[in-house]
Amino acid sequence: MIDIKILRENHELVKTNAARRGCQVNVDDLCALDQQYLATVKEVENLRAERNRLSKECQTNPAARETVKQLKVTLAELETKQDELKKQVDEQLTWLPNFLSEDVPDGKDDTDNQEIKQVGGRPSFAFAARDHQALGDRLGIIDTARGAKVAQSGFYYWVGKGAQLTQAMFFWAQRELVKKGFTLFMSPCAAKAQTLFGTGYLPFFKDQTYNLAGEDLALIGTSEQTLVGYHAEETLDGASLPRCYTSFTPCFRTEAGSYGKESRGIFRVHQFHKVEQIIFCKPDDSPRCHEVCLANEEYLLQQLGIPYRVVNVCVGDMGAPGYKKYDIEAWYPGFGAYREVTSNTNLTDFQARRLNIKFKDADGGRGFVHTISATGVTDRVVCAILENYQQADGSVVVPEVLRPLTGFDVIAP
RNA sequence: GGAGAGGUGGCUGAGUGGUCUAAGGCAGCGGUCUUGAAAACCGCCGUGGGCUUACGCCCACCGAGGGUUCGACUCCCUCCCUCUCCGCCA
Repeated sequence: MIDIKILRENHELVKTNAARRGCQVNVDDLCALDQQYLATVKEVENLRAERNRLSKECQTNPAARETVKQLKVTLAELETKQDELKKQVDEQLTWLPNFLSEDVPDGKDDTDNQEIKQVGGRPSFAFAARDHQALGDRLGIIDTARGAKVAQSGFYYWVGKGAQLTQAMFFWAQRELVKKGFTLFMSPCAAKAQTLFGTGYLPFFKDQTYNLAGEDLALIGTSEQTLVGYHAEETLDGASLPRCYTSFTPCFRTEAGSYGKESRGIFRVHQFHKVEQIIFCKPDDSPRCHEVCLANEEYLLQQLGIPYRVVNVCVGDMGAPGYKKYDIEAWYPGFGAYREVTSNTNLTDFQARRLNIKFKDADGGRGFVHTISATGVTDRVVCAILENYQQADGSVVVPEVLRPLTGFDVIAP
């Protein structure tokens, strides 16, 4: 949610931004509607003031009661009108995208993202590299067939040493983030509509949500929803910022409409797992915190020995709540391509406004916090490990940092 | 799932249908006193919105939403949440 005051004071700015982000809301109409709303608010409040004044008078002058009764009829009509206008304004306001950082590149989709850097040497194999699906099949550590049998296509099992490797990586990543000052959470894996709305997943990604029948609950698409929602309706002590939170949860997405895209292997699935980074910070600190999260993502991949590149995500590839976003794409020798493994978004005050998360300083300074939402690692990183650490016979070497946790150095057929 | 109790400001805790944004206490902030500190005393001490050059004025908010009333923290209804006891249970 953007600040409606900006709409009132500088609606050209809002209009230009909405157009650039392909937003359908008619900003001019919205402004006119808002002006109408404000005018009604004034009328209503004046009438209320009159009503309150007369009500007090009733104690000494019972005749005023009749006047108030009549006044209340008019007031009720206006209040209905005000509510109706407010609803209409809010409905459109919720669809307005966040503002953009100046350095966000133009573009339609991920092919227009701007490469910032490449890090790590790509492995060269004296044999034809397999992709993670082929490796997983051969090693018996990824079972998509039984995932489909038990749940549905798009669900899968990590099996045996694959599961051990995966859990080792997730545990290790959480531990590294805790070392870097993050507080570890175990979070609910369901959240109510208000929480999804507040984090910007509703209404923008309604199609992606698994709703629980008969409940105001949905399976989380990411623990960003529950970690950011954690502080909804709260005012945080400014001195306690930035607050860095992490958690490990499954993430559920319907992936409606994305069949066929990146469908080989377990790249695009209905349930994956993620170690998340969330930061709540003061407004002027969010660009720095955004970089901190990127540095953490890079650190994790470097420690794991995965080559990657960082891209500055273009307008068309960024969700409406985002102000600036970095993706990291890992190198997948089996696919012969860089593919997205992490994403890191500065949401500025977009979520904080919707969830009403503020900060207050000792000197009285106050405002909405900024939030950063970034990946730590996901199952896709394990896929990258499989592809980058494969050997001629289809076995996979375990990255050194994970060996103390797996208890083995290699996964062999 | 069954039975009961309760939701008031940062915390605690009062509140007869009107003078209640709401006593008192604690914490916090400022001051007096003091070499300094403590204590004591004095004052300040909610959020959001609208209007105003400004002093300031107005509106809303006592879990949420309705209702009764000229007027609701107070009465009525619905819902949510918390706590206690019982049952079941990873």
